[in-house]
Parts: sequence; C-alpha cells; structure tokens
Amino acid sequence: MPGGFLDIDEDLEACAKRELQEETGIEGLYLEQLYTFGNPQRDPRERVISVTYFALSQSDHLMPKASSDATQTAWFPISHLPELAFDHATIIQLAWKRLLSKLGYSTIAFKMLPKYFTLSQLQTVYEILLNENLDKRNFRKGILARNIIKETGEYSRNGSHRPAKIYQVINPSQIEIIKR
Amino acid sequence: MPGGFLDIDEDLEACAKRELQEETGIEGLYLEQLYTFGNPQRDPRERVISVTYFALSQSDHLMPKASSDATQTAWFPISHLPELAFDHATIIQLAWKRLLSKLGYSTIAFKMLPKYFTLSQLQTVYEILLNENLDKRNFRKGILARNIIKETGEYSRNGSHRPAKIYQVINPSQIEIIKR
DNA sequence: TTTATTTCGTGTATTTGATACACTAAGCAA
DNA sequence: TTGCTTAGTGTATCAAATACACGAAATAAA
Repeated sequence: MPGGFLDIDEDLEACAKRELQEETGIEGLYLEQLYTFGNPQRDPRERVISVTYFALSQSDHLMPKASSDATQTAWFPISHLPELAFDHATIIQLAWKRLLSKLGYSTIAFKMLPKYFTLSQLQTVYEILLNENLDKRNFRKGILARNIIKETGEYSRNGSHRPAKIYQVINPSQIEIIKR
Repeated sequence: MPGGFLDIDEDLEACAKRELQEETGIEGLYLEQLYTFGNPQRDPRERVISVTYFALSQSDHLMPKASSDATQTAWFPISHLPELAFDHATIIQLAWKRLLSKLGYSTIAFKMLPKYFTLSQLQTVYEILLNENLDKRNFRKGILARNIIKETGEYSRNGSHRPAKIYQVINPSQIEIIKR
C-alpha cells in the first residue's frame, strides 16, 4: 500500500505513480482510480483523505525495492495479507472486488500479461483470479469470439511439448469494455 | 451541480448530502460516489479537488429551492444542459455513463421510482434512460425472472383503463448487483 | 528409432437465455 | 352498449454458454 501526500500542483494519478515509484521503484504500470476514502476517523493521528488507485502488473516483472519513504517492501498473496494499518484492508477488499468484476466485462486481464502471451497464460490469469478451473475449449472460443486479440504468427517453444501460438492484444492502448 | 467545501471533521458523503440540502433543499436521496477530479488546472482560481457524488430521485418528487449558497436552481434534461463551469460537463458525462452501465447489471433503476410502482412505470424508466422502446412481454419476463420485486396485492386505478398491479422491491435497502 | 510424457489445439451436441411477435382483459366515459 | 386506453400474457426462434474427449507437436529417455 504505497502512498503519500499530494503536491500542491500535482495531478492525482501522477501522485499515485510517483509514490509507487518512490516507495517500490516500480514504474510503467496500469493505474486506475479506485475510490476516495474520507471518514474523519480513518487515521487517528489526523484528518486524511485518500484518493486510492490500484495498479496491475505481471508478477514476474516486478522487484519491489524499498527506498526513501518505505523501509521494507514485499509481495503478499491476497489470501494471506499481513496486518494492515487503518482501513487499508477495506481498500484492498474493494480493489479485489473491482478487479473481479472488471474481469467479466472488460479487457483488464491483459494488464496482467506481457505484450505477447499464449492462450494458456491468459486462461491461467482468469483461473487464478476466479479461483476455479475453466474449460479450455470454451475459454478459447469465448476469448477469440470477442476479437480483442490476434495471433502473432510466432510460437513459444519452452519445454518438451507442443509449442503454443503467441497472441497479442489488437488494441493495447486502453481497457475496453466488452458489453455482452 | 450543487457542491461546496468539506468541513474538517465531516465525512465525504455527509458533505455531499449537506451541500445538496443547502443549495436545493432536497433531502433523503440515494447518493453514490462517482469519481475524484483533481487536475491542478480544473479550476483556474485555485487548486480544487472534487470528490463527486451523484444522486438519484423520482423527478416528480423534487422541488429544488435555491437557498444560502445558490441563487437559482432548476432541472435540465441531460440532452439540453446549459453552459457549465469548469469540468462539470465531463463530470455529468461520467455520471451518465455510470448510470447507464449500472442500469444493466444492478437494481439502480428502483432508486428512480417510488416505493410502490407498476411494471409500466419501471419500463418507462428503462426506456427513457436507454432511449429506446422495449418489448413489454420480454421486459416483464426479464425483470420478474430476477426475483428482485414482488407484488403488493394492490392495484393502481388511475384512468379509464385496466388497473395495474403494484410492485415493490424485495430488498430495498441496497443496490444489488445482478450477475447474469 | 521408438516410446513416454507433456502441453497445445480443436468440434459438436445440449442447455439456457434473449428476442420477436399479437391478442385478450379490465376499467371508464360517452 | 360501444369505444378508448392501458394492463397482462405465451410460444417459437435465435444466440450464447456449457458440457465433454481426443489427436498433434515437441522433447527426453529408453
């Protein structure tokens, strides 16, 4: 939960990006505004209003490094979070809920994959987040029917088994809403 | 677009409610946090961060009255808004988008109806917001299949025609997410 | 070179949900 | 009694989601 104070002439998202960078060394992630928490008692020390953002990344792309403000950083699975300060557990719950819900109607899952990926990798993202196994044929049918990814023509050869086709997002610039 | 400054020990939603009341005399509405706007240039006079909320009501239940802060108040159809200050047009656009999208997967439409209502009234809410005509039989089938409203046993007699069954929401306390 | 192992990639039948579509019922007024 | 208005209902079709099993391609080991 990296965070900090907004500069007087700083944009909100820029601030979130800066604090993330300063405390973890991580840059270039997808950020989305989550919610603004302003209960007068949420921080007993003083009145704090938190405009919260969440970031998404591929986990293997990240090596958080404690720096300036933070003395220690680490990754935690959402099922085993440590004790959190203030209302930070509520914030994470809300982010998790938002993420799961957007998984169903948007292309947000691609923000957790590298530019080039296989359908099995994509399915794994969904399976981890939804915490259930999906049928491979139906998953592929569904994803491909939405026309949001395309084959690159390349194959991933990484093991003693059949290579997988490598795909990429057709329009990677933004999160698309897939209405159904 | 009623609004104003947060008191130092005031909750965000309480502030929105208070400002709405102070400027329009309107109370008791459904409020939902929309987004927080914080671009440093959005108000040229000074740095202002706006935690925005939208409210929903039945239109015939509201008589906005200008008071303390506001010199004038009036209703405007979203298709014919007057010139708006700062980024207020953007804010309204976002609220409209949120409303339309929630219409599809939640019970938000009921916040625009009185406690007791007929299916025709409900359908009218959807038709106005979606700006299209819906098939009566399919609409009713769909709504009733979701099991979110129930008959009261009463009928509305208000014209020289067959009376309509009066319905109410089964669980009016909250906006429910209807996953499909 | 053959076999075993692993992951990749594919098609069809069934079920479920969404859509298209038209007439009778009930009240009131003329 | 007739005319007008809005309420209420069923079925057939189409589209989408689900259930389900096996051959293909690569590598490693025998």
